[in-house]
Amino acid sequence: MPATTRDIPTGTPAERIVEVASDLFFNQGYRATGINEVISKSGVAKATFYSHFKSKDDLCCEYLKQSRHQAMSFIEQSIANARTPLNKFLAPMRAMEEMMIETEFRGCAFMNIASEVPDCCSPLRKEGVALYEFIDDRLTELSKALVASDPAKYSALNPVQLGKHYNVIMAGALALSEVYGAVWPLQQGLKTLHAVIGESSR
Amino acid sequence: MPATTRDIPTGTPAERIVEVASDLFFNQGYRATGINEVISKSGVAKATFYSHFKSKDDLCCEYLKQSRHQAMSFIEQSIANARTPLNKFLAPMRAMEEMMIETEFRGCAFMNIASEVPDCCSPLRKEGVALYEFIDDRLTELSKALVASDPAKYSALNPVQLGKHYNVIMAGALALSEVYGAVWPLQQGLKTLHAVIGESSR
DNA sequence: GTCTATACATAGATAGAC
DNA sequence: GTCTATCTATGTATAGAC
Repeated sequence: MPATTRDIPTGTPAERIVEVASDLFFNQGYRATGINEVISKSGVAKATFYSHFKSKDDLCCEYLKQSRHQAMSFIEQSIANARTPLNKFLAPMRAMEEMMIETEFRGCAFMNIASEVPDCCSPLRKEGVALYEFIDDRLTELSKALVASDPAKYSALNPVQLGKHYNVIMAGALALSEVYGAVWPLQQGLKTLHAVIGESSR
Repeated sequence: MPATTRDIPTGTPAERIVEVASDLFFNQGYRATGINEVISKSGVAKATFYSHFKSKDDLCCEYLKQSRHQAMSFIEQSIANARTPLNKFLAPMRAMEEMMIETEFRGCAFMNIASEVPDCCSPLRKEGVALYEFIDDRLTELSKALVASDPAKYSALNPVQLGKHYNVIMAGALALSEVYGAVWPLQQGLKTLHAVIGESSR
């Protein structure tokens, strides 16, 4: 029986390092993870690591950059998989629910980094801001499409405001889900979202 | 000119330790703060510290316990200072806005700890759950009082659901405020709250 | 690229003299 | 309670031989 691809370190040393670091930084926390652990689990030599990354912070930046792009793709995919304007609107929130279960309620990588790195000016904080600006834009687009799909029904809604409401609600659901270590805040957030657009369960 | 009380270490050694640790754990982060720094800034000897607390985690539990009680008092005070049911309802959210500015956007101590301590079973995580359960209860009471104050106006609202919407919205505003290092998410959260209760700026 | 060795600082925690 | 000294582990990062 041949070894599966999972047993063989994939890609270049740099890719393996980022892959391992992403897992550890996200699941254990950034400061709780020593660079030695990243190095040994990547199967690279210490000098090799420092030839690719000039510091632990540098590696963390790469981790966050890749995580942001994955998060954006994840959101886009969830929207693409939905059909009606209402379902597309609800898609990101619904997708978060599944993701939180898979990631065992570790919440948002960028909120977590903000907790560990108080300095707002740190490069480690910039990816988080960039992601949430993307989310804000995308949710606003979804809100506009939703309102436009049935102007009479949603006449009371301001699409731009709705997008911002959505952003706050999703962030709150994620944060509470992490605090409680439970999925119900995501389901609650979905109800809150319904309430804002004037659907049932208000 | 006599020394102010601020220049003199106040209270017992144990009180000073917790006071210093609370500042450092909250503002720098828990893992980023070494126990040696806590000890030296408390003006106590190392052996004295370990005679009062059996470990750093033990000290952190005390910090979180006291922070929870302070948070609960802070919320109660904000409510007590407001007069009408609507203003009492909005009071906690408004108070958070001021607090975030004062704490320089370090967000919620319990969300931050959840980021740093992934293990949901850790004693360090219990105070956060306890606080948010208190908040959930309190916001539900405020919601009931609001609806009862004008049943006709708020006939569409389910008070219990409204309390839970509120919790999600406030958590989201806090979390985003920390990520952005800005106050506007709290103001946005207030708008979202207004939208949910059917007031203007929806 | 690999390996080992090593610097140097700091972590959390303890022991013993006073 | 105080003080200093120390233990052991781990942290990040670098150097040099292969």
